[in-house]
Amino acid sequence: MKKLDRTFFDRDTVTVARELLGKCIVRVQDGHTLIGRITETEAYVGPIDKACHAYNYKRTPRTETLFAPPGTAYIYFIYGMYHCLNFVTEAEGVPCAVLIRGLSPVENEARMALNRFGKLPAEMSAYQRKHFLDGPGKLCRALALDRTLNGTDLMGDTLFVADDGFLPPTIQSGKRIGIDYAEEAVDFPWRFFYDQTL
DNA sequence: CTTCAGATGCTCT
DNA sequence: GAGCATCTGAAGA
Repeated sequence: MKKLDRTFFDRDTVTVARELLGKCIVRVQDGHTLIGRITETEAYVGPIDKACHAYNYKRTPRTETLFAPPGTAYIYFIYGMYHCLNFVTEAEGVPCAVLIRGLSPVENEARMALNRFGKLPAEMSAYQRKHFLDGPGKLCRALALDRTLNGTDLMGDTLFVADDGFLPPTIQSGKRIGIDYAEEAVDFPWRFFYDQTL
């Protein structure tokens, strides 16, 4: 397990989104290490992308984190009850990020299940197991991520990304989800994923 | 498998 | 006040 350094994030956002597939998110919660492998991402490119919160360098209290150095966690609150996890990319001051949309459990699935359902994995329904971490709000619950961790430096030890040598199968791409308001940007093929059953 | 409504509160205009 | 980078459970096909 090798922690990704800042230079990994200090690159073209779409490239980073693609290359994050298969990498591991490591989250240390109260001394417990939770690990999930990234299965789905989306790129958000502030300078040109109407789907991005910081489109055209729009600076507000919420988007402030997007202007932070690459390798910073951008975690925001949405729909009154969920959180979304992103990693800031590109040079400091260029507001871009990669949204993490899906994971598969690697380590400490038990604690993730407790965080999400208050139950152990063995007590989960078949439906819950099949859709365990396949959404941005779901994985934040499982990893106990909320706004208090917004702005966390991924070079630290509470939340970071690591490479364990896993190579994902064929990578697919498509339109991003839930951004119907974004005019021409709705069609940008900036969602990346791979089939976990392969 | 599909659609559908409801939850719930922050953020920006 | 309107909208939101979502999820869940219920109901129907």
